[in-house]
Amino acid sequence: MRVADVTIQDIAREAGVSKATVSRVLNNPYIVEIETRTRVEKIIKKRNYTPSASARNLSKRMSDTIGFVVPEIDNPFFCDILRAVSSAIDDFHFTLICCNTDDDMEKDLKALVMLKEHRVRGLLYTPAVDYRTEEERVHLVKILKEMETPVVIMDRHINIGDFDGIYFNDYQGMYNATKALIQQGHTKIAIINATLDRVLARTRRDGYIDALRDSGIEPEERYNVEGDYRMLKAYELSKKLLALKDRPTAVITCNNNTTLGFFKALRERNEQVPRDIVNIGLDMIKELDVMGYRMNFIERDPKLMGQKAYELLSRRMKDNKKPIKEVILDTKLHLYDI
Amino acid sequence: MRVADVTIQDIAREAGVSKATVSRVLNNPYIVEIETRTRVEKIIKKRNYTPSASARNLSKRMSDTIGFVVPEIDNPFFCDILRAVSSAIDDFHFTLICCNTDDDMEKDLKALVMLKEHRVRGLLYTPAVDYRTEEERVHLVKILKEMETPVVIMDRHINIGDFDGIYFNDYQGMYNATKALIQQGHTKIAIINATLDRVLARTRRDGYIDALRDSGIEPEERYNVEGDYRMLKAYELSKKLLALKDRPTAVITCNNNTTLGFFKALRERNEQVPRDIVNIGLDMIKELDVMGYRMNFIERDPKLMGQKAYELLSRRMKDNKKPIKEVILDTKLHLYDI
DNA sequence: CTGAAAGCGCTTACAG
DNA sequence: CTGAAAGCGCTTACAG
Repeated sequence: MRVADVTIQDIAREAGVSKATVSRVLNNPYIVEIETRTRVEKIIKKRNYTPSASARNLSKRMSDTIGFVVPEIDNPFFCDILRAVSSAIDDFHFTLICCNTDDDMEKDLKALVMLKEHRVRGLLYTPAVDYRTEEERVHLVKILKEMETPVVIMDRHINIGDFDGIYFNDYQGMYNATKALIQQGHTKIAIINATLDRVLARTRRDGYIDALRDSGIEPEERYNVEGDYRMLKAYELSKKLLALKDRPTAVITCNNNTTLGFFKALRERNEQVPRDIVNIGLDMIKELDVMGYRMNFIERDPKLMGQKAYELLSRRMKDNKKPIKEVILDTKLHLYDI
Repeated sequence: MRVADVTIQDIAREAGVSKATVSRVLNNPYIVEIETRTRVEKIIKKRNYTPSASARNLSKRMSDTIGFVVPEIDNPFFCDILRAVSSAIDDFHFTLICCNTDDDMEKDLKALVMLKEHRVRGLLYTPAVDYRTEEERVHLVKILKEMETPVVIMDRHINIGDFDGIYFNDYQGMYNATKALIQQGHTKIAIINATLDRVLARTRRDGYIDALRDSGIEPEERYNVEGDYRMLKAYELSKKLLALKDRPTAVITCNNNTTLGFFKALRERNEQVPRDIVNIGLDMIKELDVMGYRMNFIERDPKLMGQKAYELLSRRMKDNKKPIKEVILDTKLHLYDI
């Protein structure tokens, strides 16, 4: 394939030293005599020698790659996480392998196997699905354990135990948002969520329901709708919700795309927030904020999540004995008009 | 490091065959006798053996990775490209190494060196900067050539020749947009661009200026402003532009973030498009579209770019002798109210 | 159809 | 401070 990769052997020969010495110049220059070292370095530069990562990794029994697995790489939420992780790995000290799983279990597992083949040094992982059956969970944990590498679970707490993780406090966010609406006199509050096979959907619903009950309001089934966190589905659900006879006066939307779907449905009816109905969305939508669209939202900071995720991973890479650590990031409620 | 990776040797021993046979079962199962094959396969499964990518790559003198280098991974434009590339690589057939360079030459070069170490099988590359000096260009081309791997340049045509590439027809897009404004009677048309050390800024300016001149309008210096394609800078430039005594009646904004910066400045003045001033932006802004904000824009389809980029790469991986191919994707003008 | 052996390009004890 | 040698975990002609 490659015509003429220059190898460590070539450099050694040309410099009149052994491969071991060239290797030392590369990895541990100060143990090599200055004169030898500079001679070798000059030849490395001249021949434009670039060591082979495969050979190095194989020989060191240690890879230089980190796996990054997310379900939706083109969602600004995950983009921002990716960006923060990229920045945290300064100078390409590690190599980032990026996998998109489309919320698909099969792709998720394939990605993990691929990363296992690469013997990744660490894994930043947002599970594509919840792995709810016992069999699925056992299988997943087995794969993760067998990777024998630090793992940090991001955003979706699927309760497989024994792994570091970083999450937002979605429960509290939803609880506070719902409470705030109630305090403003709303009693008919809807939630556009996702189906409850997703842990985040369950958590968010719990926060919502608990807040209602704590205020003596019994949650109503028809105000509790479940999509898939994508815009199209949220849009369709919103249309139905808005067409109810006894419709809600406030709607909580459970992620950025859901909020957009809701707004789209609203617009088609020539209605507006907060004039015709009140909304609190989960996640800021930067573009709308810039436009002066003062939406109410529960803020989660994905860049912070990316940064902290990498910190957790580093910590674990340094010391595998430390106790499991789960970081819960607070959300913040931004209210303009409810 | 790793406690007990099971290797091909372990499988071979347990199956009572040679490593070569296990290797064949893995790579070329049908040349192995059915009985042997199934026995080996069973043990592979039982021991959960996962071959080492480093060892495989080293031995095959061929990597299974593809490099992806972009300047701004958290810009929806590049996110969409990444997503499309991910999808095009079906089933993780290749492993995607992802690098963000922040429009920084140093990071760009470091990324390339890192990818060279990994002996990537192909490279999808949007240069961080233009590499304008002869010295820089020679250096860059040297690095790219020495990677000895198919390269597809994306989006930024920096004229280093000899590489496949995929670009949008930004010139035509700008030309058409400017012409459309002129046809509506606008003569004072501004452009918020980036500094001309960027090829895309030059291309876009050319389209704009040529359209003006073709209509007998002499471009005015003060209507031609240059930022960095980020929102903050665009916002500041927009404020100045809008405050001019003899200000333009139409403004072309040269990427998504620039458009947002312009809108922000406009909003602060309590002005609106198209009532107070007309705008045509480059790139759709999905969130605004959903909100029914009928902005005028020059559409570029980043998903298409990602998909085609990967097609070009595949083509080149299959046959290194084919002539250089540059694909220019058309843009499409969407006008609602100018 | 299968195995023994060489080789991929490195690193790292070990010995000097 | 340096080199010879073994080894990392695979693949692949070669021979049978």
